[in-house]
Amino acid sequence: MLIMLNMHNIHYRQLFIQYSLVNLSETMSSENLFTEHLNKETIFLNRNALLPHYTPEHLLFREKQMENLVDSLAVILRNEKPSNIFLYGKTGTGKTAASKLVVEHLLQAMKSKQGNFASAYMNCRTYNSKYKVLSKAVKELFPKENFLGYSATFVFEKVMEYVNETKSHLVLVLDEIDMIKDLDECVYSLTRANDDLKNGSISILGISNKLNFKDKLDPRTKSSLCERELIFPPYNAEELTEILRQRAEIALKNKIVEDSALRLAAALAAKESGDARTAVLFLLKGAELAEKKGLTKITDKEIELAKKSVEEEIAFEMISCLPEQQQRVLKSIAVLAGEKKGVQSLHGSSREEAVLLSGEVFEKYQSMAKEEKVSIISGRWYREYLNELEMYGLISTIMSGKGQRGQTKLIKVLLDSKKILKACAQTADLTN
DNA sequence: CCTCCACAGGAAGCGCAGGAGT
DNA sequence: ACTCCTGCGCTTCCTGTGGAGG
Repeated sequence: MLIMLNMHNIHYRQLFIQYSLVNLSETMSSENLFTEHLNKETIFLNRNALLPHYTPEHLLFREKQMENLVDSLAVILRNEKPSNIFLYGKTGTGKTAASKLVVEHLLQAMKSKQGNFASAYMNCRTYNSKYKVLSKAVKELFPKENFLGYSATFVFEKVMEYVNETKSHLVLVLDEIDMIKDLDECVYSLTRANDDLKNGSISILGISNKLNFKDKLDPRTKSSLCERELIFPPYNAEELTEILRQRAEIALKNKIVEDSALRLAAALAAKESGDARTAVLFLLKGAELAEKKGLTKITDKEIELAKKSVEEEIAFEMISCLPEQQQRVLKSIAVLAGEKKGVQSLHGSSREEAVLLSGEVFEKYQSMAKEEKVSIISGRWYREYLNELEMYGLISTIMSGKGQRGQTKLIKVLLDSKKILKACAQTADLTN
């Protein structure tokens, strides 16, 4: 609440009286809570440029894809209907940024040409049905009116009416299009709509990071949705370095980040996924760490630390989303690993996390569940959970080799067992 | 070599919740 | 309001695997 308010326009004293029951007069007379931040020297020029939703004015290493997109949409300038386009690529490869940028440029071009062009961007994680997509579109077209609660047919007619009467070309940018439940139906009616339109057109720019999702579609949907396909490959380390350099120039004060640190952030991200978002996140976290410590340089060390904290955040997020029983399994692994580590360090051996046997973990899980008086999942399902935990990168498993009994899995925790326990405890607090 | 042990993971099926169709 | 369908989380049952031990 406090953050939302414009600090320049509000008298601090008033604000505190309004939001606090505590007598703050003493605090106020000595120092405002934000004083430190007001006078603080910052290393950022424009922190926004390092946030996930920032779209740079020039997208590096996507010239070919941009050109293709422009070519496909340029027919609108000649008052023709563009093909539907399907963009595919893993997360953080520039699909969304490229489409937003091209649409933005097209909007400007159409303005200068006095033509009518409309677009609606939506993430289908939220707008996950035909009705929701149409509602969003109609909201973009008639920002002042409210069509809440109208039937799907009515909303659809309204979109058609707008396109027809204003002779507009409407491009629907559907990000994460694979999330739409009735996609076949949705694509079919939007494509078919063009047959009934005398003027203007409706076309779809679909974005997805799952290539195989196309196989599940009706062949007709597939062919109309993928009239044109563009692939966004992951970035390599050099490309990511350049991207980071570009962002750093906008976001950070001159020369504050060391070149080796940039290259490290790029290399770490490239190794994992080739995801620009991750790389930029490493840089952002690194910068924040440096600022907190009052450093004048962002070095490799900050990037290393940033990576670690990002990973921990992700792990924490992941642990908190696990189903209750799976969390219990993970917890019992962590507990057991902790116990074993204690024994190992007594004998002066390695500080690494201990290797556990699948069977003993299951026993531990059972006894812990019994103590807490909660139901116990079967051994089969327990194994299924183990496999998932491995997939999430929380544990690693290998089949036992020599020295162990036959077919069994050897389990190793990949995170510090104490951190796992902490995360489990915190999510348990949240649910209670 | 055979059998047992301790587990892996596939197949089938069950109960339930929630959505779609009528 | 009601069925019907489907997907999910899970259990039960079963076959396969490979070292240990007789």
